[in-house]
Amino acid sequence: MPKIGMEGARRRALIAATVEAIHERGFCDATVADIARRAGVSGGLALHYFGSKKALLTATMGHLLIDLSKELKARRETALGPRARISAVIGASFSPDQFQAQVVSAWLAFYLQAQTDPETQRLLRVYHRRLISNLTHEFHALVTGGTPQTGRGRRAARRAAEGTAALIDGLWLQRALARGVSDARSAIRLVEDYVERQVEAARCAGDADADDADTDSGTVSDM
Amino acid sequence: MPKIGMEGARRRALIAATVEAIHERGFCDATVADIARRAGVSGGLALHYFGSKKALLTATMGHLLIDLSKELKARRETALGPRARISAVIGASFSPDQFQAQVVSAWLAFYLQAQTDPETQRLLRVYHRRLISNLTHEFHALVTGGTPQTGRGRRAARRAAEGTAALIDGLWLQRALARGVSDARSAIRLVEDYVERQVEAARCAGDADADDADTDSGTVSDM
DNA sequence: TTTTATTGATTGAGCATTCAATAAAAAATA
DNA sequence: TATTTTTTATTGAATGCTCAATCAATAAAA
Repeated sequence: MPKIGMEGARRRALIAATVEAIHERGFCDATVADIARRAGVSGGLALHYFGSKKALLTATMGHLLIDLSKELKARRETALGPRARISAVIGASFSPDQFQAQVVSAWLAFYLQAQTDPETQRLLRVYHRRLISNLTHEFHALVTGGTPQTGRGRRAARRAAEGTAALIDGLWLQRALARGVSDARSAIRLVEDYVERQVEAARCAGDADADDADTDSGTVSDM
Repeated sequence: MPKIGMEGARRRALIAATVEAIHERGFCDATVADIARRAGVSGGLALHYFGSKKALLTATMGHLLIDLSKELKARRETALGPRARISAVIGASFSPDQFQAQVVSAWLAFYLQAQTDPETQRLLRVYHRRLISNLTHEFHALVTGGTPQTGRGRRAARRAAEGTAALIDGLWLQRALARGVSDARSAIRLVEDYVERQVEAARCAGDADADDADTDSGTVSDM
């Protein structure tokens, strides 16, 4: 009983079903037929719209990225000042929509897939780099205030940004391990706490921070 | 051309090959035949020794846990005092043997499998709980020194422990994403830095730290 | 009657698992 | 020592199942 204009709805349902299937059956055992059943359609239709299983998985990952980016954008736009924008990142990461067992499972699966699939790797890397770049900028602005670019302290800001991002990722991983409801609030507090201490430390250090120039790379995830 | 007493060597080779295959082919595409080939034996032999593919994967995860535990134990035993024991945990996590792309991939795969396999979940959880428990103890000892149990500050120590563990996990995740050689040294510095600031903060706060008693759970990964 | 939506059967490949056969080493026996 | 028997190690072919992908058929809407 086909109605017209179903494509959009089907695509959305199939993507949601993919996330669900990955969480409940595991990434390897999530079959096209299973995903389609969860979306209330036949396996044939899933492949009709997406072309292949791989394409469906890629589309699902793209959707996760878009969802998170939207959440982030919305919160950043209402935030006043760099400190609030850092909190926006944290808040978005642990928002009810994102910090869900199903979503976390799917993210994990895609991190794993990125090990072997170059396209997945590229997408994740672009996102991660943008996030680090944003956070670095906010940290830097937070410490130097209205002062023009010091050029120094940029490294400290970058380290703070990487620490913040790593902390968020780590808390997501722990979420994947937690049986019951692992609290978003305490996760947020933990990261906010980290941010506070980083800012304090940077402010105390002032511009006399040329003491860790032993290694040139300095960053964890640079390329 | 069978030699006698091969079982041990074969088992070890097959487990190493499993890690390698997961990294290079992906968790889903790592077939028994492929793993066996990397270990230089036939697929039949792999199943002869391990019984099933699932059992081989479980054995591999067990081995990863044992390896990390050994490294940890060795470093803890030569460490003097709580602060050095915390560094031992950090050092072990980023030791050349552990902080390897292949090993990280395998860990990721097992975190994912833990979502659907209760036994895997149990093993990971036990390990994680022990780690948090150890770190909490060390942080607490570090702040209170020889002072008898204050009962207070335990929560702060636990939060510091969870933050440290999350930070380590997050840096592992970033490693999974990094193309080139992501530096262990800078990762270590990042975590050590975090530890230092946590200790400082706890010392400054002293025993007047009854200000965050709003939520009773407080922990991220408790069960 | 053309387009859009949808299904269910079919196909063909890939894979875990089984098993009978083989061959070297070790043990037992002559 | 020489020969047979048992044990251990190992393979490669055969089996049967699952699953992604294809496709012809169908049915509602335009």
